[in-house]
Amino acid sequence: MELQEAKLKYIHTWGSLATNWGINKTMAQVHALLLVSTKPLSAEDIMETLQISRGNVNMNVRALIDWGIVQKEFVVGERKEFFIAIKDIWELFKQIAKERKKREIEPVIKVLNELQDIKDDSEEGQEFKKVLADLSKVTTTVNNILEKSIKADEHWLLSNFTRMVKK
Amino acid sequence: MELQEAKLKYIHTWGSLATNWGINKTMAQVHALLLVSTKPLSAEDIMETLQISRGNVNMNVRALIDWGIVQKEFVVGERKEFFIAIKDIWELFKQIAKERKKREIEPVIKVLNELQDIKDDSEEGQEFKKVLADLSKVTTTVNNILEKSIKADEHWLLSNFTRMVKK
DNA sequence: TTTTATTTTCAATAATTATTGAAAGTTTAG
DNA sequence: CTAAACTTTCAATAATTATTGAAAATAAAA
Repeated sequence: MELQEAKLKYIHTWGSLATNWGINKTMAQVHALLLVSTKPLSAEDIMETLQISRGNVNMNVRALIDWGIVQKEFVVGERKEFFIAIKDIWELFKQIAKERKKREIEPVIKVLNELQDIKDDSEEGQEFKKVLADLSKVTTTVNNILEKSIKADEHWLLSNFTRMVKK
Repeated sequence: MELQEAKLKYIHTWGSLATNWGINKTMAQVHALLLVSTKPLSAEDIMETLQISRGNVNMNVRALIDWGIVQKEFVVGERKEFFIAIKDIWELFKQIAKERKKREIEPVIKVLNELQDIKDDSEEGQEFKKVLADLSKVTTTVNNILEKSIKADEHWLLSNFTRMVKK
């Protein structure tokens, strides 16, 4: 396979996969493009390669910066902004874990806690509380694992997981 | 808080949280409803409680059955079908992990493998291959962890993770 | 300062995804 | 078998989400 062909295939496949798990297709493509680019890209570069509008580029680049996985880069002699993606995949993984924890897990824990204080000792009430408590337990465990992963360095975590997985 | 009020709050909050991470709101609500119900529910019951159409109930219940987290239940003296959700939250977690692994992780691994065989030894080619290899490594690790979780029993996994997290 | 380059915003529109509801299909009872 | 009870399908429609593009805002250059 040709290099450029492979890169484009990667970018487009990434986009369609993303839609399967609730991530905006274009956002995923912009990220993939920056990830495999050897140099910082301007809004124009992205518009051209992905055939999308300026507004769309702006929106999605901002979102990626919000996620902490893309940064602005200053290029000497150029007035406009350029962007680069974090290239360290371990950092990328941790950053995504951090954001998903914040956006997906923590709100769940918050709601479960709010619901805990029901004054109902009927059998039905007991059962409901049991479900909530069990949900809390699993969610908190997942949250702790993510928390630990975010703080760990690659070697520690990989060897830890690898050991666990091999047992 | 009243029990019924708490249940409804749980059902509706679950639905809105779900939309934040790419899951159909109604599907999440149907699941939440079945999860906190003390008895099997019919399509009518679900239609009434969630105020949605028969077709919608059918679609979403089928999807939940596909995910392996809801089952049909036969009720004596009744002709129509009833449904129950898996109440064991650990089983629920494993089932979701299993499906997400299949739907989200495995396709990524497949694509990354397909892209590996690029015949390009330029610096740019090397860099691209490095990115792909790193993505593969992290994805495979996540996949292995999910695989192990799915096969493990609750006690083994929780204590393992807890130990890891405490270190 | 004014002009020019560039980024941001956001109303209008397009594209996608979810929902309805009635017709077709299926199963069970009589 | 036929009728009644129930489930499934799917075209039409509604709701949601993404995208455009041009105007407004901002920043740098002249």
